[in-house]
Amino acid sequence: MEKSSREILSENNISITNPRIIVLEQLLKYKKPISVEDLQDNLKGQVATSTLYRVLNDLKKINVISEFITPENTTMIELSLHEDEHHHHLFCKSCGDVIDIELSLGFEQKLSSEIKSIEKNSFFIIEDHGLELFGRCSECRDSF
Amino acid sequence: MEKSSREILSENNISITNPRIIVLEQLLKYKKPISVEDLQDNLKGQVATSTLYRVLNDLKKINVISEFITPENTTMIELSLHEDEHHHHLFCKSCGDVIDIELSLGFEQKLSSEIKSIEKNSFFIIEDHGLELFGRCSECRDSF
DNA sequence: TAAATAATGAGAATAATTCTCATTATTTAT
DNA sequence: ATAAATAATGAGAATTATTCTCATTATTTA
Repeated sequence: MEKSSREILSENNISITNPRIIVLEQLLKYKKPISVEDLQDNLKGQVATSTLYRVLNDLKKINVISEFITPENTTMIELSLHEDEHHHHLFCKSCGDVIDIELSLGFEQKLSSEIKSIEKNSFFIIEDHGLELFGRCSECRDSF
Repeated sequence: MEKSSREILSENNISITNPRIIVLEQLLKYKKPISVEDLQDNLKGQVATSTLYRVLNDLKKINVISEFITPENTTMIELSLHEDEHHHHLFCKSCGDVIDIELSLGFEQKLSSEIKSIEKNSFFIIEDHGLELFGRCSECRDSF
């Protein structure tokens, strides 16, 4: 069962305000990564631009959303409610669509050991990773 | 032996100008990814800002450089002279340093087959990929 | 070497994001 | 339930990175 946006806010001890609820509801409804621009359009008249950015920063701070940037330099927002939801992104070069993907368990394990050997050679401590895939979605692959 | 910046420009049939040579020399000297900001600082007084951006776009068009964005949203530039130089990036979360890394041949092969299975499930055609690693460099790991 | 073409520099324009500050909403303590 | 204290909002100004404009200068072509 989905958490309500009010619950999400109160669990994180930040005050429950209209703009925060509206933004969260929109993200809960959308269910996939969305650009700030599209968010803004969808919420036009409901949340001021400065407030939208502030709310996004607030939600980032409490790890309720995460942000990433597409190859076309568009800032994307997505919910990250479930801590265990490790995933990656697949980008369509034509239409800019982004979808979440998961790697097989076996492959993630192989990746972990590859990373361990990179740690040794680079003298970095590696804490996180992300695989980005670039291609064309089913819509765009034909018209190409 | 390294190609000279003049050679690079003439091979690509674009005119040989001072700003283009200066930017290329700087990148050839620097040898690792550099932020546009640092480039700008290093070339202060030699290349106008608007020209710098134009030159970078020109060099991107002929595939002599490539561009990517760090988690902190900094635009980075790097030479990509050797077509075969497939590599990935390792970011330091503390100081923002970026280094190039290569994956073992065996692992790149495993990655390719993982990608094939993702292609099937997602109905995307996948043309390219990049692995991003995030951590702390040898300098920063201690002071943490 | 002259004419044609292309690139440059300076600063204006644009876009995305952050900041300021007076007003309004939310929370806390009674 | 209410008043006082705290925090968030909205509007627009400020900031930053990047692109655009256009008159001048350099490069290439013939």
